[in-house]
Amino acid sequence: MASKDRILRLKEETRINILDAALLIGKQEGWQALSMRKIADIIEYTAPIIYEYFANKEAIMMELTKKGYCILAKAMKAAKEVQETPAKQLEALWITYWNFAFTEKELYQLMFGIEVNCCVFEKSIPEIEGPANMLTASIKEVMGNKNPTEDEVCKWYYTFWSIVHGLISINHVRQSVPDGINEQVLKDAIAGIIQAIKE
Amino acid sequence: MASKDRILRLKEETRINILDAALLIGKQEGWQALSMRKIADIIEYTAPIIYEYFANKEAIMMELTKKGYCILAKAMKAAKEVQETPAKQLEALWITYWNFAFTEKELYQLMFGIEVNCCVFEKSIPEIEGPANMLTASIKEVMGNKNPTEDEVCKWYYTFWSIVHGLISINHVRQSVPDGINEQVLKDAIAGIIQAIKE
DNA sequence: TAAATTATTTAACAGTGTTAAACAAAGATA
DNA sequence: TATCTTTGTTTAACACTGTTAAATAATTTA
Repeated sequence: MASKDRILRLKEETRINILDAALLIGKQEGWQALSMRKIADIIEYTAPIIYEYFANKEAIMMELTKKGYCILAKAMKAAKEVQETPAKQLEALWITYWNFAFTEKELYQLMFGIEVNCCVFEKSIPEIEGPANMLTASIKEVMGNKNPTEDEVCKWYYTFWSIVHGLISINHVRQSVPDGINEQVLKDAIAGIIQAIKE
Repeated sequence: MASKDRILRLKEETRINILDAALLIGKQEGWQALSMRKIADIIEYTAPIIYEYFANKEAIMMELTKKGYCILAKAMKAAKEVQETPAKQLEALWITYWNFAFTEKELYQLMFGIEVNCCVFEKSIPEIEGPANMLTASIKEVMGNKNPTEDEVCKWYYTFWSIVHGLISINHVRQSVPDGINEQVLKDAIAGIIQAIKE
């Protein structure tokens, strides 16, 4: 009875160990260096064991992608809560998004296919929608009394997303962005777009 | 004497064949599917021959990256020339950049590391600077009489680049951007930034 | 203790980038 | 023309990769 539980707990543990090992390799050597045998080495098993827990390598990366979306969503939620006005909240959300992209660089790369073949989102994993929903909701709030159409909100969402994600990508693939430019572009752009939204 | 030339011409031809084959595979199966043996198959040689022309697989991709920058620079130059005002020119440059990202999707992915491990730019290949220089020059022209600092021009360059590249990346890794949104975001953003630059 | 089940590993397949050695074809020299 | 040298090309190999089937070890059940 209880031993069943113990075994289940152990299985869950190795599942987590696999994910941790994969993330460790991604961080230390980059995603292109991730291999099933390297994961096996770290968790002190042989490679085929991993297939008891994940269908294939892709599934492991997919799971980490999901994890990334959860961490990001949590951080964004926390950041929004400490802000008073809708405009401040929207700004805080994007700043949090930005920070996540650098503190969790490897997860971000996995999530958005920077230098990595990011998983095909066949059935579009639900975790994606967390951050996206928070952002569109916050944009709607800022537009408040203006009764915006779905299309308008969508437009501003992609405008925000494009510039923030774009600047992040550029930083990730080249480290040559001049000092101070990042902050200037980011702050000015966010402020500028919020300004444009309001009027 | 003349046979030397003929042989040199043949060598140059296979060099081009290798690059063409690589690009073909990239287009048909994606860059992750590119392999030396597949290239060899297409050019009807065996794999080791390729190493007579390129140091390694990375070097082939690097060469295609350079090619991409040249094509882009040429297209941008042509687009600029047919426009009258500096503002129209700047807009045309970014529209051309945008179009290139879709007509030459695979080259663009190679150049900017979308879903691909793009080559490390150790000594920062000179071809990169073509498009970048044209864009900053055009921004300066638009700012014309305002005598902008280097930092200001740089800021606007990255603002433009971020949003255009960001929107492109999002489109490349997800095909889920709603209909019409792309055009709206792109046109409005470019117009908005040019407006902000001028005032 | 013996049988059945589960956990784990070994071996293998087909593929990868890359290199060294073997071989074949062409050119130069005598 | 016959030999030697150079060049072009292929074969074989190494150390990897993801993944699967078969063999083995460990554990649980009867």
